[in-house]
Amino acid sequence: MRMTKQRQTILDVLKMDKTHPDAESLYYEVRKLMPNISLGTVYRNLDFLADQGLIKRLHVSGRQMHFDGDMDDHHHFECRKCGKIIDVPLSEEPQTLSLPFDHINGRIDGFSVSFYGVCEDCSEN
Amino acid sequence: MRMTKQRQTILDVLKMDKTHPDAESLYYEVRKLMPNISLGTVYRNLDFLADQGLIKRLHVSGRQMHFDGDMDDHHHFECRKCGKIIDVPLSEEPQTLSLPFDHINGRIDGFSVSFYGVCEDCSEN
DNA sequence: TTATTTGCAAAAACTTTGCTGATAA
DNA sequence: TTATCAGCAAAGTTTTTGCAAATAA
Repeated sequence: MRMTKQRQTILDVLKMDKTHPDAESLYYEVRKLMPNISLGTVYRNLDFLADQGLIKRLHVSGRQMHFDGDMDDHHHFECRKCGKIIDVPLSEEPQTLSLPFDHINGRIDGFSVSFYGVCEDCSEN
Repeated sequence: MRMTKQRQTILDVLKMDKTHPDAESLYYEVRKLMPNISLGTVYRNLDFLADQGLIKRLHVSGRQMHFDGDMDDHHHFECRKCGKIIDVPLSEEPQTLSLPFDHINGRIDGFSVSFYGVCEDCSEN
């Protein structure tokens, strides 16, 4: 794996960004540091970094794929009005979600929980 | 709300389909019953039916939006290899997922759990 | 040195939309 | 009767890709 300046910058910016951006939003952020980077490079590197397990793909409501640089185990809350994605840290208490795992014949290697609702900002309006 | 033949057929076919199809796959299924239906009509009706709460949108790994006609509360398992989506019924036991809900200032009106792994078919190969 | 990556632009993939004729209620 | 919907095709949006030049190791 070759760490180009572009790849490193994309990774750094995503890790500092807590908004779970899509490729285009991240592209605009990265361009502030590296004005000549192309959108294609951002797409290619997000794909590469996700395949390497350095970032996560997020499947949310809109058409676009979103990304998360925070690799700590956590979940998400998505606002139905503005689409904002907010981190939901795991509780200190043990996680106990009772589900009939045995009915899936295959191995489960991960899971994610998404909460939906209306965020504080949108509730006020 | 006007129940056209197209809308009814799309709804019926989706409710019988357990594969959680995207718009195009559903289009091919519906065309078997209604050869002149257009893809645009399928897109418009899936959108309409989801907005009416008669079907659910599913946000999964691929580029396309997927749909689920099963409105009973349940979760999903997604195969990392073939992308297949399998239903995970809720357990009979009480669901207890301990999370610090109070840190979200807004109202939560739903949540979904997605499991990831490799399905039985893909494990064998 | 050389396999990999980049920027650019074109293409592909997916979804939405404008318009006109059809139709459910 | 008439507001809503369908079919068609064109346009819009998001993502991928081919290629020649650049570059990390």
